[in-house]
Amino acid sequence: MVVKLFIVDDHYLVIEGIRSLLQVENSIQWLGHATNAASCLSFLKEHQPDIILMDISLPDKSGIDLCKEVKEKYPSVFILGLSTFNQQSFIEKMMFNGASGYVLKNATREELLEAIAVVAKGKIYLSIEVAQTIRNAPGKTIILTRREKEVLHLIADGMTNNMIAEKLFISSTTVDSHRKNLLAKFEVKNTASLIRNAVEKQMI
Amino acid sequence: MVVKLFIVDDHYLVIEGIRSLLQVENSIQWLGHATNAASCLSFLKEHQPDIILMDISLPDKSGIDLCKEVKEKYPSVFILGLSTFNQQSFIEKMMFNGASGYVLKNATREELLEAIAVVAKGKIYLSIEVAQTIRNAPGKTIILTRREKEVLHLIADGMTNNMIAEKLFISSTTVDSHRKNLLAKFEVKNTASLIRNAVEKQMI
DNA sequence: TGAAAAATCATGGAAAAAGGGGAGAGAACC
DNA sequence: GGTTCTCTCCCCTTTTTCCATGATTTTTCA
Repeated sequence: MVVKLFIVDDHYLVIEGIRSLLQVENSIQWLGHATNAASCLSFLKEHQPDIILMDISLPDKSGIDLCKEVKEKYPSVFILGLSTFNQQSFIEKMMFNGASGYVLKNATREELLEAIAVVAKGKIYLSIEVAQTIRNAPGKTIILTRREKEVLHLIADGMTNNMIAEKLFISSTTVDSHRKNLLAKFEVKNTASLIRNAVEKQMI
Repeated sequence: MVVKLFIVDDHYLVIEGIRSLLQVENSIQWLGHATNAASCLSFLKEHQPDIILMDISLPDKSGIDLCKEVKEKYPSVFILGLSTFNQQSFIEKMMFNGASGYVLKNATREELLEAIAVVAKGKIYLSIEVAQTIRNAPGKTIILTRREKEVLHLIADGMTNNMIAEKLFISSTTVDSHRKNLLAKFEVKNTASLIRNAVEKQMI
């Protein structure tokens, strides 16, 4: 069985690297590449890859969103996340949006081939490092409400409760409530920790 | 003239990509690669590349530090920074440490070849995007003192002035002074902005 | 060795955030 | 139709941060 492969990555060098690695594999058919989400979607209108290697950071939209969109439109395509970042939040979101696996860009040729083989069968592949990351990070995906996200962003922009209240046309005591909820959800005691956590979890 | 090239990058796919791209170039001789700083340094004890392509993020030490070390020991080697991140702080530090250029990993084959050619002549190469980034970011590299760095880290860890004072065996008013200096240096008005900026500038 | 930078400490007051508790209206979910 | 979630608002107290201003002692390094 030949696996039809497509790749979306805005890093030309990575595309070239993968292509060069896979060229000699008879079991893999290289369909082509895209360097952004838009051209990936337009490619899919006319072609049907078995597997898409998908980078997280794309210029027009995130690989996480693209993953969701592609899986909705073409549920039979398997998506293998590809990223420099071994970060719990990314991995979780990607898998949540229907990816079949996640491989780091420092993977070896063997790892990549194994990942493709596993995913092509419809199974899930996570490299050892990735699996460890998920295990170590006690799956705490912090879920914020719409208002909490807004307030969090404004706090990160350096605004005080009063300023935020004016901006959102609500009372400053309400802002304070949201702020307290944010501290509670992040399990921290002050703004410094809140912002630090939020930035590291890519929520800002 | 043939350029002897060596590459340090922990991303195997990128190494493979560059190798595949440069293979056909007669003017470039591929000396090999390293996936960490240590093996790069040991390679340099026995070989003399003309140009080193150097990633910023390496497992054992940062490319920024490695760049400095290599230029101190082997001043005649030209270093071309290579990174996913088009970030002012990285670029500045890399150039400050003696790099001859900085290329992003989404560079095309042509850009990469041009960069190598320019740098091989001893000139400086910055890709258009990189040059713009530096221009847009008004070259503000924030320089902190030893104590300020310490205090910044402890603030980011969620500690209050009193806690920091105890930890560092100094008065809490002193901590407050450092804190004020931090706010001034970062040109912000509160802790939220301070932490946000510091994290984004990779200072935490 | 002398100037500049850094680290230390202080006072007093204003502003903001944190901690604790309570409560009502409306939407959303079983 | 009741429960839970979200958003809204309020009270009070304590703690922490921010602002202004100033000063002394070390360190650094040219």
